[in-house]
Amino acid sequence: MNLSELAQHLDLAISTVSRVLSGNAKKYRISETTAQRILAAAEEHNVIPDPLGASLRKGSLGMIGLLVPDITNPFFSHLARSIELELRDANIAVQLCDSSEEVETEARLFQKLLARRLDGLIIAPVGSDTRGLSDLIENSKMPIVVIDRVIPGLQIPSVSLDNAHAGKLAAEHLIKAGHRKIGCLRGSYESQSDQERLRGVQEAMAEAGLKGDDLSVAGKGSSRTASLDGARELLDRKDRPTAIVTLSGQGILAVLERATALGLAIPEQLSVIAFDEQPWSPFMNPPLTTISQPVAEMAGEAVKFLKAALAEKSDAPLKAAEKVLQASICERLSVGKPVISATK
Amino acid sequence: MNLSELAQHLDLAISTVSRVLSGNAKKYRISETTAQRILAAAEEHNVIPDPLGASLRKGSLGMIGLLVPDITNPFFSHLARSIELELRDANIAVQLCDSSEEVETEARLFQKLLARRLDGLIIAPVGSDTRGLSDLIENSKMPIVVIDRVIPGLQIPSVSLDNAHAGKLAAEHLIKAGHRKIGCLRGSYESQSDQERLRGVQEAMAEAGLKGDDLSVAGKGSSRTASLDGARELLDRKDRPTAIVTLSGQGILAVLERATALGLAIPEQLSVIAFDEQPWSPFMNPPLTTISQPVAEMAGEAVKFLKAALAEKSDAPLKAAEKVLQASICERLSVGKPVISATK
DNA sequence: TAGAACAGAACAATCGTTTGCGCCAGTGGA
DNA sequence: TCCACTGGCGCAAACGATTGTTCTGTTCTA
Repeated sequence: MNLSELAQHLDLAISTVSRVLSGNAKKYRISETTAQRILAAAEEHNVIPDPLGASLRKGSLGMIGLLVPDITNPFFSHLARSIELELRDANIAVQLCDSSEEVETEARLFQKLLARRLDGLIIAPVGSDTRGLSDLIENSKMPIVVIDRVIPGLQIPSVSLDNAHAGKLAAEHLIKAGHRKIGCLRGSYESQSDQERLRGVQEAMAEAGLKGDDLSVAGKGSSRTASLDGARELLDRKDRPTAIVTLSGQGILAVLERATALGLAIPEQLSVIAFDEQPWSPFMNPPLTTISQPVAEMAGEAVKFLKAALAEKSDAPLKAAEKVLQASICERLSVGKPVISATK
Repeated sequence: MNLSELAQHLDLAISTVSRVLSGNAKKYRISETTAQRILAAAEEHNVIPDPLGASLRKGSLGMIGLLVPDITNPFFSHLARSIELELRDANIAVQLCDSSEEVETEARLFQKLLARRLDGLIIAPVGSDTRGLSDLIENSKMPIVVIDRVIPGLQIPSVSLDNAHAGKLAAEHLIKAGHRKIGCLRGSYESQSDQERLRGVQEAMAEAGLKGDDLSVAGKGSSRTASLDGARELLDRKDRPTAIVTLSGQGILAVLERATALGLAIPEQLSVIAFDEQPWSPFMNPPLTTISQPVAEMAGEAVKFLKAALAEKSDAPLKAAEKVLQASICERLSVGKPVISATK
């Protein structure tokens, strides 16, 4: 049953019913008796104003899109939960899209989200090759918040991690433990955060007086097999690094798998640090030293930005705003002193 | 720019533009030239029909709701990803809702989803106390598929795991290894799947001739602290079980944490089996023996049911349909022979 | 050459709300 | 008595599409 039927049934105008049901009764000076009558009837017949009509009229859907590379990645699922929770109170729904870490899929989904004319969008971009995405974003008049990445040259709000600092944190910890040869396992080749983290590692090594060829980097994808290939590349050789940093996702699992296969003891023969901290990190074999991101805080900032953007006049130009958060290190048992060159 | 503006600009009727842009040009015998002209202009001015108008007219939103207890739980995030992926091809969007494993929140969200007049709903209910939910579902005329649970007495499609069988699988494995005293850590007290799994464990024990007091059960919640309390209840006593089955979620982490604190070696002094299989299960300390659910398959079946329900006439009664899938066991190193009663 | 048949496009109703404005009836003041 | 004011509500125009029906020309047939 819809408003007009209810109105007819009560012998009132639709407008009156609408005003009462949308909670604007007194604003429009509907008498208390009439209001109660409508409320009671609505309750009885289970009448809820169809948001579709309202959306059409108001030009706002009450829904935003959330585009993530992989909802299966705990970082993003935590993000999604926090975001949905926060927006719920503002009566804003969240449409979920998963780009499977594929740049083209991401672009396609972005278009779909645009076509749906959502009120806004929170996107955690897949890759660093943000040209395509950058164009799409610029040509869209939709409030957008970028999370987990900064897109250079784009005037939009973003909340991200200081990835270089995070990488540095990991490397400094290893260097302090005595490591000189460090390996890094990238996730997707295109991931900008991985690149930044890598840069942080390089900086730390440079500051410690280590040369470029003390660093080896591998990994061309975030799938299990790609990660395993990368792990193999790092570990299956004579001059293998004494410590590995896995820069994202579940790369750590590949490193552990390969190390197990090679019979390498951790941390005696190989030290590892993993991005990101997970509930099970303390229970891995060995308990993992990890770099931890403030996920909930990131979600909160993103929502704050988004709400601000939604409050703006829709034809106002996108505002730039940048929030950069810091990672921290969780020290456990997966880092030890390097072996005295057992391979020499 | 919308269809009517474009129509005006081209000096054509809105209807013609609409027919072309919705791909029904030839069905309505629009001439090739006109069609091309419209297509070109639409491209140039970036005109996409607003789905809102279309939805209003067609009475369908092209979107379903997905209501899960905890998107952070890998089981549900995998589910979400599979579902979103499959529905994407049918041009159906997914709205995500997370009930935080709270029955009241779940009910509230359910109402919200109903109010949004989505095309359908896939719900993985939180608890076994499905009375409230059951009423809500019955009174709604929305196509609904229940996943991960069967709601008794309700004529709607559901896809679930044979939880009793899964529990039996775990218990039989332990019994075969020689265990006589088994403990189970529940997640939420209300979780129906946990109860079923528990029933399976009991059955297996009964069949092996074990008595009721050989089984101890604990756990009143899925939060970390609740799980820890449960783990403590099971492990901090003289006659503690020689083996533990964690019936859901991340209970296994609590057991590991408590076992570590007590200095219990696994599997020498304590055997464990965990629901569910995870990517990191092989890399835990020790590698975990787990019960694995066919997540992707469950998602596929749910989507199949949902699509069927969407295709039905909307005023047709909900059809019952039930798909029950089987779990399997992944044997690793967390199960061993029981200690010869070190506590005797 | 009239009539049918058909291609091509316009008309207008419809989906369900929201909201600016106008109408009517009391009430109080002058 | 007349006017101004206000409380209470209805009217009707949006919002943006879809689609059954109708209208106008052609072209083909008899």
